[in-house]
Amino acid sequence: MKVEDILKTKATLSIKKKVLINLQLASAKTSSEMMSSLKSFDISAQQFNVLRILRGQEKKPANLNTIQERMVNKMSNTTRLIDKLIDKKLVERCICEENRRKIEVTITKEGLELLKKIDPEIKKLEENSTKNLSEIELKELNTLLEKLRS
Amino acid sequence: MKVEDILKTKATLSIKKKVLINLQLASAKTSSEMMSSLKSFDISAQQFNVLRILRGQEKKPANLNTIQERMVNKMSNTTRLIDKLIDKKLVERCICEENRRKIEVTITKEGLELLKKIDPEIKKLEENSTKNLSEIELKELNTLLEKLRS
DNA sequence: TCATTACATTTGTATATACAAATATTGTTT
DNA sequence: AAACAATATTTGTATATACAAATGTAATGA
Repeated sequence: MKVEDILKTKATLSIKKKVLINLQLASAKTSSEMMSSLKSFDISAQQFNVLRILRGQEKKPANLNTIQERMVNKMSNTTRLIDKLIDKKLVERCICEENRRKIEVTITKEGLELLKKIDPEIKKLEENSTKNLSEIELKELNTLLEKLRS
Repeated sequence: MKVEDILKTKATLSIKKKVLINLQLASAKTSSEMMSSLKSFDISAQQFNVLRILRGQEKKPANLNTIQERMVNKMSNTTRLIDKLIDKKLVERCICEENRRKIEVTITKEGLELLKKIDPEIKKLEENSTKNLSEIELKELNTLLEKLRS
């Protein structure tokens, strides 16, 4: 469906405007698919994102700053996000002894187990979200998106 | 900057995953540019979106359902969004006499004047957000994004 | 050492969003 | 007409997000 039909506008939109709107629409679609898929695991997309970052650390703890930097959708309040994950016993927090300003966050065994359960679902989701595009188209799209945000 | 460098991951990501992440990154970048530009007009992106929809109606009122359908980022609570715009005297609300369940929303003179002030800023923003892509690349990107969400 | 600055996180506040339940109005069926 | 379903909006609740101010800790210079 074309942007004009969604917005029900008679005006012809510039290609720049169309790209920016389509970007929002595509992003909203894929992220809401992600959200509804994660919902059955009782976890938000942001929380899932943090867990994956921590898994990538391989036992090494990460402090809040690092987590925030690496998040795809930088949210402005990592403290409260981590609080939620602690409530769910998916991560642990302790004060860094070398620099008591810093907080060290590590993923728990339960956190790793949850990720293991989620992984195949996410894989399915990724396949499904991109099913209309060929390998070549995906590469082309990736290049253009990188160019757009550079 | 490549996705891998942002996420600081050693693992090689599949092209599907990369596309989906880049989509989020690009969308977050452009929408946050939009937000910060609108901020000086004391209006949110969603509120701006509603005002544009109402302008497109050309005096004809729109009801809440219609507005919600046409919004780029469907938000789940149009009532409260309209409330904010009423507080700012940018739109007016009245009950539809033919069907008293419906609410008719129209943009005020102040609303139209604000849009007129914002328009050139948005134009500049659109130019800037897409400056790294040629006309051909924009068309290609638009096609791929439409395909992705179809 | 004391003041200043920088750094890292937390807290407060306002708004945004998702979702479910409640309310009000209209249309339909018996 | 009364009961019921359908439609349109509102309200409540929980969480998410943006941003500024506050707090606590460490490093630096006078």
